[in-house]
Amino acid sequence: MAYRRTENVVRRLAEREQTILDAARSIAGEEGMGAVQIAAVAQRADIAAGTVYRYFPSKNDLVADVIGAMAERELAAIRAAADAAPGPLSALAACIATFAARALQERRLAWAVMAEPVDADIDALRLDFRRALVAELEKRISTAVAGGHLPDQDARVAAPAVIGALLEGLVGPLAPSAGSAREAVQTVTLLALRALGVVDARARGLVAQCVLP
Amino acid sequence: MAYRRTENVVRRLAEREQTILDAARSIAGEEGMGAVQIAAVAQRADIAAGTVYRYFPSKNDLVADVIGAMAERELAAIRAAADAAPGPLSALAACIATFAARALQERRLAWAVMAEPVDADIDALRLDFRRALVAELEKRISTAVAGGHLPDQDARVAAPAVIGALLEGLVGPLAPSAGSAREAVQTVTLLALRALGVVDARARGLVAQCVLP
DNA sequence: CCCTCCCATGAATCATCGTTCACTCATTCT
DNA sequence: AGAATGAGTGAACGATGATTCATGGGAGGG
Repeated sequence: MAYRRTENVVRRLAEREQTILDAARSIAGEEGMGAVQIAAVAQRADIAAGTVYRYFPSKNDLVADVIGAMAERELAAIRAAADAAPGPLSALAACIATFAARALQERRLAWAVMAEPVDADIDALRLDFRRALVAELEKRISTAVAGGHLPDQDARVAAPAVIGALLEGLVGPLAPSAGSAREAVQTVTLLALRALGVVDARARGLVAQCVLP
Repeated sequence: MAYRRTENVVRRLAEREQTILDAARSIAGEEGMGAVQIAAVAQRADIAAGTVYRYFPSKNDLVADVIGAMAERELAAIRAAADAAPGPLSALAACIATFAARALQERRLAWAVMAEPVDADIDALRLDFRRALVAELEKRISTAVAGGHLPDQDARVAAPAVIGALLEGLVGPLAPSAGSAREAVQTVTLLALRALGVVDARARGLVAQCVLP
């Protein structure tokens, strides 16, 4: 009879897979995507390099899983925050502030996953993540425009521009690292809302109402 | 008597160095930074790989020169446009629109030089370029704020955020490629000015006044 | 015209990583 | 207990790409 996986073994395998994923993610968050190398991941996970390949067919698959998991988490958080808001403009503000706050919380990782050098295959996957983010934002912008809460504009340009502003203003290498996180998030959120055509005073009000972690 | 470089030889050497730089730049502009490899550059310049090393001590030095030259050109163009403007707000608008227009004109190259995967050593140089850009913008923003033309804000955050918005909205992989360049530039410039706190109507006026190439 | 210098060449070398595989060892089944 | 299975290992391999170097050839000096 064929060898059958014990309860115990199944759990151990799953744990190890998670350990490998965690190792990859923590390296990305500490030293950037470039440092996510099989040897390094294996070392951090306390296993041999070859073992990684018993869990992931290739390095790209491993990195893809890291990015995919993060994408899922972030998108869910953003959607939840937006859906809980009372109106289209509040939803937009919540969307932006949530993304900003969460990105800032894991600053290095956010940058690594969203904007750092990677192999072309991985880049495609990362693009999917960004595309999904942009699509989410675009939807909220279009809704607000349709409802007359924002001046008429091309959401196809505005959405990626806002994402760019948030990333560069908060987590990019040129963003100031000092200062309160809360304040930084409010600053860029305000900036983004104004960019979309919300007048200063109203934008400040929306930002103040946002529930920030 | 010792060998002495003839007029003619000196010129030929200078020309060849320029040819190599041009080859590197054109490859970066067509296929991205990753495609800038010694072999490829040499082939495009119609010389042997080893010859490149008679002109540049390393690949990084070559790439650094490409980036440095571009940085110098772009900064000069932006400064000129801003200095020619009548007031602080016009200068800001000119700054932004000029950067946007020039980046869009050489879209792929701009992305390659400002945001694409490179070796860590190069990344430092690229950061210098971005830092200079941000500093320029920051200066203009601060001036406008001091003059009461913009609401009080942290230019240290706003400046990189604006650069990010321009890059992502115009030349990033998610920016829509179709449509008139002029219109795209105006759209993101408007977005950026509003982000800084210029009210919609006034921002539209400023954008309309900008001299676009 | 001949002798030096350099410049140019491109095959060979070196370094870096992802990936493989022959082998060891723990676990499962009879 | 003994055989069978499959997880774990890590040195070796292969691909890619930067850098070097022994050698050939053309230009400057006498």
